[in-house]
Amino acid sequence: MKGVTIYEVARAAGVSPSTVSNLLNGRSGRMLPATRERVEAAISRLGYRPNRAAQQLRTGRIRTVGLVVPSVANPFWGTFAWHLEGAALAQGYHVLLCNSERDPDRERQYIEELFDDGIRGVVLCSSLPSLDHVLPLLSRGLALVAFDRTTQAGDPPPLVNISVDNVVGAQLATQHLTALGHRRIAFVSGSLASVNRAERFHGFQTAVAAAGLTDAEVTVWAGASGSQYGDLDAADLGRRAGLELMSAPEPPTAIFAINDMTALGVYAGARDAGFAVGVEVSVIGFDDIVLADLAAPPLTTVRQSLPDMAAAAFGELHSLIESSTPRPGRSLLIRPELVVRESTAAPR
Amino acid sequence: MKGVTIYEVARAAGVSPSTVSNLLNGRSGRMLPATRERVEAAISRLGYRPNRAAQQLRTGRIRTVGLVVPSVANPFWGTFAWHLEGAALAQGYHVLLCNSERDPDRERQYIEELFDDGIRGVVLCSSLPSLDHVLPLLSRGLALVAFDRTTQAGDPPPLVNISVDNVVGAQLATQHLTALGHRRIAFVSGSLASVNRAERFHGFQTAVAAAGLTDAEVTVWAGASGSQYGDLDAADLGRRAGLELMSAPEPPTAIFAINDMTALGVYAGARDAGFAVGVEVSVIGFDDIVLADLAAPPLTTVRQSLPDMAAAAFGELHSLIESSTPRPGRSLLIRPELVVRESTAAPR
DNA sequence: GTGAAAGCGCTAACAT
DNA sequence: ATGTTAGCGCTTTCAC
Repeated sequence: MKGVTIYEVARAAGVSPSTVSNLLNGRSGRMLPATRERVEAAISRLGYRPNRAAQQLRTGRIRTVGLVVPSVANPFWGTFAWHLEGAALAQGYHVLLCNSERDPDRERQYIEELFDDGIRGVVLCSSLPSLDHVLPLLSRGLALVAFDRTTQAGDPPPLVNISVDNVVGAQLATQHLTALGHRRIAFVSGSLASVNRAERFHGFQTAVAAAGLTDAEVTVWAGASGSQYGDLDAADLGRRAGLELMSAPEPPTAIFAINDMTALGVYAGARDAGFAVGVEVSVIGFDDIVLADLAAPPLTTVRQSLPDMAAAAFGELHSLIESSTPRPGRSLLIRPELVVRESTAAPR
Repeated sequence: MKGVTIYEVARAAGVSPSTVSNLLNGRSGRMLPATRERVEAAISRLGYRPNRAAQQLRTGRIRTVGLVVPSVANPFWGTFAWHLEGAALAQGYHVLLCNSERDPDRERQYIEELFDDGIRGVVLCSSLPSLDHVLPLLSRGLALVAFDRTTQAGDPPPLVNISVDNVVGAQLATQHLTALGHRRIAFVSGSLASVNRAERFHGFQTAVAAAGLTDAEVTVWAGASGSQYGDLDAADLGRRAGLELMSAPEPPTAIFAINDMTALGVYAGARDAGFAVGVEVSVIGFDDIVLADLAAPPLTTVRQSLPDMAAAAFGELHSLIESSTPRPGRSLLIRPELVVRESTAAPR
């Protein structure tokens, strides 16, 4: 029930604890090969494994990082978490998972608790405009990589932001629609209060203006005002939007959904209203989750490369943790890619 | 950069460290109200937060549990992880996330590392028939709840297993199909080597036999033998199965897929072969993931109540950790529920 | 009611 | 080349 300590190993090998510790910490050059072998033999014979709590208490280091996502129940975040965990594992790091439900209080509380746990590196997936709620921890030595969010003017200087280029992505999507000949276009989203959603909306607006569409031709469906939609409700919300939009006297011929889950909901809503997606109404999403290709019809969308982004996120965090010298903040914008499938076509 | 210690609080409050510790550990009854107030004031004034590593080293306790899932990128496991994290949080526990990719070596290695971290409670989502690879840790005091897997004869005695009742679920699904009048039925799965898949197959077989179907009427598509399918490939696999099955001279009129992701893949494969799902071929899944209801047509499936199962998993683990007295092992089988949607209909 | 002190397991000066 | 030792921050007996 109790673990083997370094002292027992030392005694079994006939050396001092420091020699064992030296070996364990890559300083085996300091001892005779024979000594080294004796210690190694003792370690494996006794099945010794270092106590991480003791190591952490002593050195202050811990090979665990925190990951705060809105909800892993959302396949997008699940996939991101999966890639991030893989990247962390490759460097011998573990990942502590936290679901914020996009609640700033919960975000802050979680990060504080991670800090209490001794964790000094966190990937925060938050699209909240302000990061003030985690500022105190930053000055206490927390390395933070913000994901899915571009740098804001009010951000603390040392912050690293990683995000897809939302503006370009939304423009790509919108241009695809206008190039197909669509003029009655709807934009569907929950609250636009998050940074990336605002950016996607901005990209949509510039592209729509560039195509010369009038305000009367463009509809913005941005959720029941005041209500709070979680990530899980994205599909429900899309469904409601799809139904409402397509039930109007002059329904849009194309719908740009803020993300794929919402787009899949729009599918259902449009069907509820009696419209065939990809034929009578075009739908485009954002993210390219696994299910986009499986949907009927396969969803045209804007792909974020999650493997690349997760690798970048952990890489930045890792170098932030390892190098003690403070670096200036930086913003990494990954270019998205339009993936044309069968949910978009020219209007009839 | 450095944290406030209990000594600084003690000095600021004019008391000894033990008094501060007593207060922190719910023994405030031992001191005068005035003392207590002074200490509390000092704590909040200094912003003191206990060092968890030191607490853990001293007490051996840690409020973190491990979660090993095949892959959080799979929405089913993502949703489970989400519910489990919520249940853990409600008791003040954190969750360390590990993706095993269904690799026994990786499972074992992860659990050993969790043990090194001081973690003494793990929810292991593994359908591997044998748990021998984690047996040594069990005798060293690890509390283990195995999820998605029923008790096997060779299991170590103290083990707690939680699973949906796969046999009943598969029978429910199959009976639904035969009651509709289907006789040419296919069963689609990757390798049948996991416990729960074997059970679902068993349920399918008994139901099929009870309905009086002949071997000639039943097709079993169980993946390319020898090949290893990960969770992410479930949809791809279903797609291949759907295409192959529906391209045969006498295609089945109904397909039972081992899980919803596979069923969604079957949708795509059947469409590739030119068949309309829900009309020309019925498809039924297992799990009831969020997307089941969103698919076109909405997927008829067997629902596992993930909220209930996650709550049960953490509850069992929690009581296993808290109570030092060993309990006998137990197996908890949660009854699934048939959810009839539009992907199944009478054969034409 | 409060405090002194030992020690959890480990690391890294600093001796030798 | 190897050993001695002083803590890291906390909890908890045991004294007072």
